[in-house]
Amino acid sequence: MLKISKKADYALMALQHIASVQFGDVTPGRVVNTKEIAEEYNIPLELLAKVLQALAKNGMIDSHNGPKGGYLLARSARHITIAQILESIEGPLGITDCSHEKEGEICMQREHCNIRTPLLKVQDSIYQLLNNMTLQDMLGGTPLITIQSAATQGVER
Amino acid sequence: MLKISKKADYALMALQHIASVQFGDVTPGRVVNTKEIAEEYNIPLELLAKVLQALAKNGMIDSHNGPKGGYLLARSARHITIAQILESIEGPLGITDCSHEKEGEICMQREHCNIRTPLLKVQDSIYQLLNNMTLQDMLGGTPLITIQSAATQGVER
DNA sequence: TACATCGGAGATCATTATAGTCCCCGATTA
DNA sequence: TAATCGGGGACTATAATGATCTCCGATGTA
Repeated sequence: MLKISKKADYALMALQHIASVQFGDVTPGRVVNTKEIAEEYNIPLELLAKVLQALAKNGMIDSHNGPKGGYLLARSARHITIAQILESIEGPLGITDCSHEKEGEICMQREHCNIRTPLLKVQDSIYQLLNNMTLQDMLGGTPLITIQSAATQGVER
Repeated sequence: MLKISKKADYALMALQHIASVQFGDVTPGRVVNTKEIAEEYNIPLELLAKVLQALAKNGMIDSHNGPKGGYLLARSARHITIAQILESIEGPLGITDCSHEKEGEICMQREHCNIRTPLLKVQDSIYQLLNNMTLQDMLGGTPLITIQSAATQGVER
């Protein structure tokens, strides 16, 4: 349950790769193209292309056309949160259907629904968790500590 | 993203209803049948039946056959966690495909996967969140406080 | 003991979401 | 000016979900 899509997985892998290249010691600032990532991680090229396009549209990365083109992080890895990445691919977080009801949509259970409020609180907590962990946290060697502090911060807000 | 299924929604509504009847002031201890819940919350009867059967199989509720039959909580509402309920319906929590890899299943990205470890930490945090909130917490009037403490506890473990 | 009422369970179907593919375009740069 | 890149639309296959139908066995009660 609560599984994220393959596309979201690919997005995280790709961003992690781009970040590690861009801020690594070997070739800092190098532009990374789709093919390189697809081959490195065994991701279908054209599917990854869609994912990266979505990330670019949502301002996570900047794209560069033409030969030697590719992608760069749009901002520092510490200012890109996991929540932002996932939402770029899968849309807004919503553990229930009624999280984002549009005009005209009516929940059949709404009249006597007894779980809406508590579920929205759970959703908030999960969001804080994801929004307080950044791409930077996925790069380093102490992910556990980082996540723990993130979770705590999320709750204390 | 991270949406739970309608079935899981129904399960939460049904258990909340059963708990409130069983421990309420009006008819404490009364057995609740499927039809009653389905009509109260506009849930398709036969789908709800499946959900309740699954909950019974997983030890969340006890079933009673025959006329005047129905369901009762198998234990107190404070010992039934949201995680247990959701897992009864949707299976184990796993935000990534590789969370529960069985023999013979191989992740194509495993060899160079750079996100597995941090994602499993995120998953743990979410699990703690869900496992520290109980059905009891969904009944009362202070769900926010309960969830917050749950999140904090989950992290501190 | 007959019967209406309940849950248990399997098969089936429609709809939607996901994963992946194919093709063509425009931008860029060597 | 040609090869290399991203942008984007259409498309297909497969799986998951939501829902329905049918039949069975258990059980309380008239």
